[in-house]
Amino acid sequence: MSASPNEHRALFPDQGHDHDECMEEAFARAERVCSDRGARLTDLRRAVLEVVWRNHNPIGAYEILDNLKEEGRRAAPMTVYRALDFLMENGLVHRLASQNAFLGCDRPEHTHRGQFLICRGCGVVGELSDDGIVNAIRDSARKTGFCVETPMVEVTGLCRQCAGEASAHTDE
Amino acid sequence: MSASPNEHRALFPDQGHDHDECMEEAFARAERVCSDRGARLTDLRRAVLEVVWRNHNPIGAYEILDNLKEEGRRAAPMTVYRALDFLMENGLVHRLASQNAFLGCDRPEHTHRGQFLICRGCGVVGELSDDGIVNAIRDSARKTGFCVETPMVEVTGLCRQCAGEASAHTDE
DNA sequence: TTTATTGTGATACAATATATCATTTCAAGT
DNA sequence: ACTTGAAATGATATATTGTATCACAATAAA
Repeated sequence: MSASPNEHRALFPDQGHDHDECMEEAFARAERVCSDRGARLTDLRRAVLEVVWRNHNPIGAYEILDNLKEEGRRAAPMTVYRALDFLMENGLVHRLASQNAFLGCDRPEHTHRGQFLICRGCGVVGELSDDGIVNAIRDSARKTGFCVETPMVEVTGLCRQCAGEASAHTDE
Repeated sequence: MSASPNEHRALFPDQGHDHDECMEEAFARAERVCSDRGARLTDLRRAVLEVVWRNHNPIGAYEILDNLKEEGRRAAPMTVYRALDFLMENGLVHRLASQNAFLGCDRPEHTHRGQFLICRGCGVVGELSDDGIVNAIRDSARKTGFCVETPMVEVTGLCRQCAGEASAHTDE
């Protein structure tokens, strides 16, 4: 047995990873979650989810729309937004407010927002689910009497690979 | 001497506070910061800043535009966005990505993003500047090799007053 | 099979933000 | 004061993102 399924989820997706496996797992989770909840993962919704999951970069609604059209589907913006709403309600997709864009989610089981690491080099986004961060926010907010409900954390910076390339340039 | 000037900044702005004082201080800071930097706080920019600072609720660019028009100014969206760009560059205003809206900033001196507490009851926003939160984010990100540059934290929930009213209802 | 619910197609529109070029204002130097 | 170059503003057009709404189709339940 290699790394546990939970372990790799804590890691930022690296360029060399087997993305076909990512997608397969994503769809397996999606099917399971929806059937558990009696939610209907229709053709259209599956198609949108597939587009979103093609990589680990967030994608805009209108870009998704273009992809659907290229596949020969007739579609209007509403079509996409409705599908995305469904996918978000079921935890299969997140929306990044800082980018007005959408991203597949690793763990649709428990519907809680993660914390997003957005690489400004390659555009890839990793998702954390760190109680330490959430607790730090809750504690700090509490001091002002504020009761936290949904903490949104979207961090830009450089992933390991992009940071490595950057420093490699400055080093030589 | 009552509470230090720095102390109240850590508190969520309460409904009863003297907002005239808030605005006066905000403008004093703005003038000082700009003159220190040789940045020109023009009429227009002052007008936009004034609109933004009328309360502690974030305000949209087009709402600002309407306010300017009501004051008899000729203005187009660009006008507002340019003024906002200037104000943001100089740390006088923040943009809340989760709301597409803008908010006056307490401490323009050091240009770093704070953490925002957005009350879904009254719409008021408080700004934290908590290293604990930032460190928690940095530490957690570092484990994936990610190097944090700009951590964006926007939290929705209920401020003390709104939470109090809510529980008062359920209590009686 | 009928009926109620849910999902989709299609059109129009609202809200937010940017590109670009022309004109004005301002400050610095002469 | 005059010139000049840079910065700021005016003005128009357009891009991008997101909703409202009505008609119709598919599905599930009765």
